[in-house]
Amino acid sequence: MKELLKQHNLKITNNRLEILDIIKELDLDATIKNILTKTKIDKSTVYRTIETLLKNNVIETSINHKNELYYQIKEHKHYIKCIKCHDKQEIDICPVETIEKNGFKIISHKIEIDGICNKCTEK
Amino acid sequence: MKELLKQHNLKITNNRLEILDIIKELDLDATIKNILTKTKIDKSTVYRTIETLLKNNVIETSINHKNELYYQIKEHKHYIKCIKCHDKQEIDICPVETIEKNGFKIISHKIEIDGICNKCTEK
DNA sequence: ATCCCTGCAAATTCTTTGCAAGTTT
DNA sequence: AAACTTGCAAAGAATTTGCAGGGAT
Repeated sequence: MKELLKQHNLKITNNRLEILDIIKELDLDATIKNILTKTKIDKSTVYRTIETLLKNNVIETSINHKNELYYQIKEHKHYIKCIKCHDKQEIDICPVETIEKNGFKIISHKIEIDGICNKCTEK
Repeated sequence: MKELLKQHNLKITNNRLEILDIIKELDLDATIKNILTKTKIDKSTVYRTIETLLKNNVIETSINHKNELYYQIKEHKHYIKCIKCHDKQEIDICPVETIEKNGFKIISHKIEIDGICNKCTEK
């Protein structure tokens, strides 16, 4: 996590490290509400930290199956997510290169797939 | 729009029709803030209507380039969006069928690509 | 006629802000 | 030492709720 902050020229503080850890741990449930519950850091600091991390592209926003906005550490990976067990599996292909057309410059992209994994189907 | 409500077994009311029209018209800018600005319908009604439309899968949430949550009418299409002129072009391919693995049952999926279109690049 | 929808006003919850003190580089 | 970060308290916004009346089927 320290590396992550260094890479983005951000000062390393305990609060930032803690918030990043919480986001990683909460995973699909890393909504602002849940993050605030998980820590004793002052809420104004939490809000300001998240804004800083967003602006510096350390984290990004996403939407979970309950239509809630949540945060995740930014990385170029795509997942399929099980809405029952909340398990996440990485997808090893990225179809985006195929999609470019008419000189459109791609700046960011995200693929979100929700469903039910085979374990939950069996139950 | 009436059809859309009927299909989901929702009562047809002027408020619902108006809110759906606004969401369609605002497109990428259909945040709750902007929707509230565009109408004289009471805000509590707007919130309750959106919740109903979400629960009944008439609309869904998405995130725009400013990390704001917005609503859109649900349909199976994918777009590339220009972050400068806000133009939206439909992508005619859907790579999702390719991605299934391990008996994972896909329930919903969304592909989001942001970038700069050729018109804005030329300027 | 029934059940759901709506506006209003008030309560509650969430988010932002200014400032002084504390940290990081 | 300079520039940024933090907690606190208070202000400001956004969202939810109860209720009585109105509307859709």
